[in-house]
Amino acid sequence: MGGKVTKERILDAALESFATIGYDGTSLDDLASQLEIRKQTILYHFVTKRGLLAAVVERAAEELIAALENVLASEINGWDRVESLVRTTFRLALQEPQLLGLLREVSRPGSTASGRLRNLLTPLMDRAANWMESEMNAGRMRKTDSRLVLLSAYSTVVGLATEIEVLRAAGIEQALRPVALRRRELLRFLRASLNPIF
Amino acid sequence: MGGKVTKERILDAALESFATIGYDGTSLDDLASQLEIRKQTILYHFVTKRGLLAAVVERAAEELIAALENVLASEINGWDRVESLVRTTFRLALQEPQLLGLLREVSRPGSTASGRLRNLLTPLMDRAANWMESEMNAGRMRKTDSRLVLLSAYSTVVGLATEIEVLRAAGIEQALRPVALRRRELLRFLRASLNPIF
DNA sequence: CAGGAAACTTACCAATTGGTCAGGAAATAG
DNA sequence: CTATTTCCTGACCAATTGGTAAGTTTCCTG
Repeated sequence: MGGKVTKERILDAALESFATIGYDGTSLDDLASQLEIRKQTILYHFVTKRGLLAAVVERAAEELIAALENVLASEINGWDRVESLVRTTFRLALQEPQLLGLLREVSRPGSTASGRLRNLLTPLMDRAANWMESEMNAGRMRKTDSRLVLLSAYSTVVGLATEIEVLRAAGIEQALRPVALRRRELLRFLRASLNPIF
Repeated sequence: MGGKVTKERILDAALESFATIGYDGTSLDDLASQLEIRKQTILYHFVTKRGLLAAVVERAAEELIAALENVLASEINGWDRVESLVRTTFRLALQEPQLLGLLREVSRPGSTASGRLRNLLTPLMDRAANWMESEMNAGRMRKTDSRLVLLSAYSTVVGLATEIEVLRAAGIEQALRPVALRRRELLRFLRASLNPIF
């Protein structure tokens, strides 16, 4: 059970915990005993609690970026590319709802890692905005405030976390349909904002 | 500075704090010193920290319910009533974003007061669902799962909290336009779900 | 196999946490 | 004016918090 395994297990448990009961609600002692490990092991790997959060955020962002990168590397272009990105994001969100929970926890202004998150997402946003604007200039997209559209899309995705939890709290296990609905809404919104024809 | 004033001041500060840095992130000592009061005063009025949260939630729910009650008491009916309710909710949300922040904080499954919130909102939801179903039976609304539609609307509103914060974090002060956009989307969604003609 | 680094733990700590208890002002009732 | 209730505070506390220092064990490498 040696080597990198422990570090990864800690990250998994921390992600889960941060996403559900929050950063402040998570105690290192609880986390450790839950993993049948001593708290010092956690601190050995991540130095501080903030360090742990940073690492969790980093890994989550990497996963998200890797998934998106897949699409960005493909030959898909124009509106299909937007749609493909949205679908990929939603698929990931459903597969790993903790990612959303973490995102929500961390995009809170008072959050310990909100700055870190911004550093990770800003380049992604910049890239997306640049691409959109070049599409606009080429006449393949309607001219609008690309940042605003992106932020709207972003907050829709983060809002998913809330939605899934609300549905679950209301006893609706199968959150698939509402989520699919929301995706359709987002796509419609994007189409309306971006499609030069429609 | 005696009497009920202190209690109200505590509730105000607590709402603000819970909504921004969360329940766990709020310490009674900090809250007290911020109000230039001793922590014991808080505990005198609300007995425990949970009690304080419960009181904050209760007051916020009362405010929301009062605003909605205004519409419900009016003569407006059918689709107009739905639209009026949505507009009232959004207006309140913009006037007092802390209410949204609290809602979001508290609808988290691990939250200390999620049960309390459910107790407060369930009757409201039941009433709305009953009304919708009677409208459906009368043929004035299309037949769908009323609960699902309501929950979807609910999570849209809660998601507003995230959206406003994200926009603010991105340096977009004037969140009015995106919020209006979201309201339009919600109304369109509701119309599509409920209107028997469309 | 020796030795050092990496991984993990035991022991300990200062600070903060929510909360108790008893007492002092201040308003209110008799 | 006295008695009592309401409101607020100072002193104190056990438990938990994140974190430090100093080992011990495990593992890899020369």
